[in-house]
Amino acid sequence: MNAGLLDGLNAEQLAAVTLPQESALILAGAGSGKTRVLTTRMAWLIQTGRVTPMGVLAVTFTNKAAREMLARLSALLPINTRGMWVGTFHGLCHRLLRTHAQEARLPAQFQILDGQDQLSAIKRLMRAQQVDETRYPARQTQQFINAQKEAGQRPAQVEAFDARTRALRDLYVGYEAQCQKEGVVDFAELLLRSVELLRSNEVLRLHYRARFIHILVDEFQDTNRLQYQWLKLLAAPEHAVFAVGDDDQSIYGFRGAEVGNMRDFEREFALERVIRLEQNYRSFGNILDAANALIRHNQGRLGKNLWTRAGAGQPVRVYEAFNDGEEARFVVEEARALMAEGLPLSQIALLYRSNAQSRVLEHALFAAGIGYRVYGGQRFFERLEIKQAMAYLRLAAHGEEEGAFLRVVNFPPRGVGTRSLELLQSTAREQGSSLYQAARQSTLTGKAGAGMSAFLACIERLKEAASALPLAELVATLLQESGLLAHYRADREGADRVENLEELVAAAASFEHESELSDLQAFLSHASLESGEHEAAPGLDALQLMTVHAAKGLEFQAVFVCGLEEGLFPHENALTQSDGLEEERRLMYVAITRARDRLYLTRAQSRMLHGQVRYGLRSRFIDEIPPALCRWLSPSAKSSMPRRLLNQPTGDLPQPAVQAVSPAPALGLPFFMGQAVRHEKFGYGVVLQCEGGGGDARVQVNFRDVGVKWLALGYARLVAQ
DNA sequence: TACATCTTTATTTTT
DNA sequence: TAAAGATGTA
Repeated sequence: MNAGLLDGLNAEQLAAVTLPQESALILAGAGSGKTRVLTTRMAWLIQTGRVTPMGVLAVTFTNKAAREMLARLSALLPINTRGMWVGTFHGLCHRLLRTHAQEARLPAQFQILDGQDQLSAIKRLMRAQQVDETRYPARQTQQFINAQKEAGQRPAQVEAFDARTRALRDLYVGYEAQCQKEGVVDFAELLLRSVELLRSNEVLRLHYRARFIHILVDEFQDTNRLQYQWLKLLAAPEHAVFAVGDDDQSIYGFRGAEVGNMRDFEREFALERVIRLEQNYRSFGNILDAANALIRHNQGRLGKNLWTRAGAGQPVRVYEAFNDGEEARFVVEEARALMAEGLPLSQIALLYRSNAQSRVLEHALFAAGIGYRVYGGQRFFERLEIKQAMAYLRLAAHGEEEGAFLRVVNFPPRGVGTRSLELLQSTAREQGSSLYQAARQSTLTGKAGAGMSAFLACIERLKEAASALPLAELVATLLQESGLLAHYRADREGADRVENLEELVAAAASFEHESELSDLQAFLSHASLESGEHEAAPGLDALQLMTVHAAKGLEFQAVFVCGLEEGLFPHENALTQSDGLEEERRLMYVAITRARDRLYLTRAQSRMLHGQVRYGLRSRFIDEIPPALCRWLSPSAKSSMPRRLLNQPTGDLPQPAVQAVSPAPALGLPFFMGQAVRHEKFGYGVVLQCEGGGGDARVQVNFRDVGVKWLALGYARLVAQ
């Protein structure tokens, strides 16, 4: 009976899926069938009667991963997955807090602030408290508060030894009070509140502990401290936590992810086994060997080596372009060749470290008439017009939320100016009431202006509509009543926004409500927790452009990793951060392991960065890949060849697209900008600038190991490479 | 209040 | 370079 379920699993996968009831860590390498193991494990537990669907808790980081897990589970088993606790950390915490709002000291209709909402709430607070925003930028305050929450700390626990930290802590205090007053909760608060609720409320804790016999965690390496605490609270000692992760793919340290949770988990849950999934079903051998060799340069790994039955496949192609434009041209030509071989465009990915790099690539693709799609950027529920519409909805549902009120009280413009708002805010503060209440009072006493009265009347009508109409009709009504639709229709450049607003009605119509909540409340939460897809329009065959971060979890037949230069990838900012370089290397590891058949690594000797030409050294990551796995396609530029490869035959190279042109030496100096040089003490570097001539000529050199230095040519023994 | 001009700054980002 | 934020002008 199990044969179908367990069919085709390899020995390690099988061992993981059928583990006895004990906590375990599954070290799942890239492309090792991680999701399959996770879903099959869940199905197997249920099918063999070890747990009921309601006794399972499965947690992921993204809505997409949660949806995929549910979809695959329903495909494996004929069960109703509705009501199962499968979701993101935030989604599940939200569910917990809705169910126990009172115990968590939250109003029943609490609203969720996304990152944008949180930032504007903090700006509003700082203005009210007259904090100098040049000394304390709102962004930093936001980061501070989130970091504290993610460390599980309330203001009282924050140690402040200096004035700055004290000021930030005070803002944290004020921010908490403001949120509590308005009945809003930010992302980090969803988690922290849940942790505090479970910690302080023993009845609840025991209830959930009795229920969740099996807890499964996806992408465990990305958990932060708070998420790990949450797991520990929900996991009864006798129950099993099945954590799947890959320390080598931990690339979110910068936002609080703690790879250390893996080691802690191993220790604190007294794990008997760590299962390694090392057989890779995605890439050919050369690509895996490149990834393995690269990641071996990191210290303190849990250790893992990917292998495949697929054979070596193609060599890794390396190309050093003269500049960024030429790098893009190379990518375009190769992409064309791959297309000619019959590869669909959607199977080719262009990966880069930072978004700014997409511009040159896009330009070249556009000029070549190749369809492409750039990932990232603004998402549906983050768009201004959608935010505005949602603000009306939030006011209809809730009313006390100042952020929503301020966002649309004068939008579309109805003559509510700064003065009347300031007046309103001070009365509200005096009375300790919300802006909405204060505004209502001002209409009763006849003090409100026409615009304000119209606004309030609109909200009143929406409140009525909210209880009388189905969701989609409510949204349609709101668009009319508020004047949003009319406003954007009148705008010559508002066509896109009108389209989006209409799509919001469609989204509301297709939104399927969750059991106990009203449609409206559920829709509001949905909009905050799932800000909309970043995915391609299906059926559109386009080349895929994205950052390496965005590519995590995806795979493509051909992958180009562009901009492999010191300073860019690894990024210069990362070098000063602890664990920064290793995280960059993991990022490179993720990039490499996205490729199935073909991997290209490209780099430009110079590129335009911040409006200036920059000469970068070849990324150390290229050098960390064994030359035997690579084929160099670069034009003859000698200085750009790897030193150890200079005498190696290059095989049947295609003709280079563009010949590299050496810039003429300037001012009769023996060195020119962009030239690779070597210094006895400082090592390898690239010439950035030349100055003077004759006896007191100086050159500025960017050394790989010691950074930028000025050298007087009269003294320094600099050798051209 | 809206628009123009200037200054500043420049990773990665889900929920 | 180019976008966002800040400041100044009609």
